[in-house]
Parts: sequence; structure tokens; C-alpha cells
Amino acid sequence: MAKDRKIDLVILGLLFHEDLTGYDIKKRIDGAISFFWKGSFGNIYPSLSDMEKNGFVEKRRAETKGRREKILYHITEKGSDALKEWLNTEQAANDLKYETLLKLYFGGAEDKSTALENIRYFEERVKADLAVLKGYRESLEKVLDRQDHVYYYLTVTFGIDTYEAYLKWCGKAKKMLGGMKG
Amino acid sequence: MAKDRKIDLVILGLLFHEDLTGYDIKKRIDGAISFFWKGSFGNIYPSLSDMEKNGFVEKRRAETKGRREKILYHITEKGSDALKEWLNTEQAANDLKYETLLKLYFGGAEDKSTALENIRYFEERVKADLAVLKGYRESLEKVLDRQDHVYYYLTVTFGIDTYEAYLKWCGKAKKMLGGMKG
DNA sequence: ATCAGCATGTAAGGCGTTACATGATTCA
DNA sequence: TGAATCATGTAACGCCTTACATGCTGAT
Repeated sequence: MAKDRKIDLVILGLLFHEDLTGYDIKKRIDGAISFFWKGSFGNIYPSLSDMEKNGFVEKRRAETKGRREKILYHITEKGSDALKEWLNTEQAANDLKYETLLKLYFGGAEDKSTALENIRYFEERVKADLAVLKGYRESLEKVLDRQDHVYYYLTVTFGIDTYEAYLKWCGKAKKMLGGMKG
Repeated sequence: MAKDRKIDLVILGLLFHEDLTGYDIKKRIDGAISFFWKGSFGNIYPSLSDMEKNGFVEKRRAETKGRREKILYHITEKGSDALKEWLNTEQAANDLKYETLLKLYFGGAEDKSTALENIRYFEERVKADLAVLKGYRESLEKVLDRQDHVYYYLTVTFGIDTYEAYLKWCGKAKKMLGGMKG
């Protein structure tokens, strides 16, 4: 296991449920997961090769019926153990970079209309993302009885709750800056 | 300006108010800013050298009264222009990595006590951070009349509002997992 | 005397993004 | 016929973290 390459764990987490190709993995990450973690092909494929070399995953059916090669990866016992060990360590790095807040913090270098503009832009994107998250929640509510779906549901509601807090804050911030001289 | 090195802008934002040494800059970033952006010496010093070479900042009084050299940096007009230009571009990358949510999402690979443990750990740290943020807010409320402080205040309340949303979510999540079989 | 804080930097190594390269299939 | 999607990978480049290296000052 590479020390700081968390994408390894994301992949193991996904493979725990089903065998997937690198391409499938990318699609899964681009779904609900993308709200709290990102991945790219230049990230995923090297991770898969390394983990295969080290016995965390193995190649399954290379299912080449006429078309281009398609490699299904399967998690090994070593891989499952690594996943579970990670789940059982307390340590969890939540690394947040908000360029929006950076701009707001240094807003004094320009006039307040600039800051207001940046808040509005942020607000728009949050609204759009919130709609997507609510779509996910709706789908998940229909299948909440299935074990894993509770976990998916909780991460989605985390997103919804924080995004709604963002929107409330946007309202307050606009009011506060609006009522300010300068 | 380096394309993707946002630390440049953080430094320019800080220097816009006052001349600072690299060491001072690090301390500023470790304060309220650390909740939405991070920096390290291995990050800051190279950025300062580059920006000096390219005319965004310049060295001021090397104030060496007996002690070790101490380099105060001062923002140039070119630097101010770059800062303002950045403030006026809509684009803002908010890159959030929540390892906590990653673990929760894949919680189905272990039993629910593990997930509950991770939520509790997250909750503890959020509570601690929230206390720090509320301390900042209290200090800022005393000086809200000064221009820039409104911006600092808004970023701090952003943190408080989202952290409070996190805590509410923790309560709901614990309840939901607690009332689950398995 | 010793430890924490002040102060500046470099070096190695790792990780990630972006772009590039290639080619098949399916649908309009 | 052309575009989008499926599918796998590599290469360059850049950024950041961590550790290392050095040495002064002030307080206990």
C-alpha cells in the first residue's frame, strides 16, 4: 500500500462489492463520490497496476469478445484486509481547499461589489450541486433497506446538509455586505 | 504568476495589508486561514523567491540588528494588480477531500460499530475546531467597524455555520446507524 | 543550561493533473 | 460520416509535504 495514495482505498472500496474495469471505477468516482473525493485515469490506472503487482487486486475475465481488451479487477483477501484495516484506523485527513473563501478573506483589496459577485457565483454552483445531491437522495430512499445503501445515504445527506448551510450563509453574507458602506 | 500555485495569491493577499517575513506569513496562514487553506515553509519560501524574481514582491528593510537576517517582503504594484485580477475572475476551485466520508461510504465492508467509531472521532475534532472558530468570531466582533474585518468575520462565520451543520448531521447519522440491525 | 520560538532555506520523493496516443463501437 | 462513448494506458510537468540543516534569542 502506498503511504499517501488514498485512491488505492477508494478502488478497494469499490471492488469490495463487484469486479470492475478501470473505466467503470472512474465512472463510479465521478458519481456521488466526487462530492468528497476525486480521481482521474492518470491516477486510477497506475494505482491498479501497482496494487496488482502487490497482490491487493487481481485480473479476472479478460472478456475479449471481438472488442478491445477489457480488464476486470477483483479484490483479493489481502486487499480486503487492507481496506478493513484502513476503516479501523481513527486517523482521517479532511483536507479542504476553498478558493472562494480565500477570495472573500482578501476581499478588502477590491470593492465590495467584487466580493458580492464571488458570493453569487458560489451560490449558483452550490444550488446546482444541491439539486444533483437531492436526486441521489431520492433514488437511495427507495432502497434504504439494503445494507450498504444506508452508508451511501448518509454521505449524501452530509452533502445536502452542508450545502444547505452554505446557502443560508450566502444569504447572510450578501445582506451583511449589502448593508455596508464602501 | 505560476498557473496553479495558489499560495502566491495567499501571500499577495497578506502582503497587501502589511510587509511580512516568510515566517510571519506562515503564522498568519496557520491562524484562521488554515480552516480553508494550508501552507508550509517548503511552499512559502520558494513562492516568495519566484515572485521576487518576477517583480510581484520586493525585499524591504533587511533589519539586521545583531540577529539573524530577517527579510521583510513588500507587495509591488504588479503584485497588487495580480491580486485584484484574481479577485475579479469568477473561477474558484473548491477542492474538498473528506477521508471521513470516504470511510463512511465504504462502511459496509465492516460492521456498523466501526462506522460509528469514525463518526464519533470526526465529531470530536469538529467540536474542538468549532470552539477555536468561535474564539476568532468573538475577537472579530469587537472590531467589526474596520473595513477588512467584515471579510474575516464572514469567513469565520462560514466555518462556524458549516461546522454546526456537521454536528447536527453527526447526531442524525449516529441515530440512524444505532437503530439499524447488523 | 536547556528548551521553545524566531528565522531562512534546500532536497527528495510522492502524488496528481493534463494532455497525449490509440482504437473500437454505436447511434444519429 | 461523424460524434460520443467505451477502454487502456503513458509522459511531462508541477505542486506540495516532510525532513533536514543551521543558528540566534529569550525565558525558566
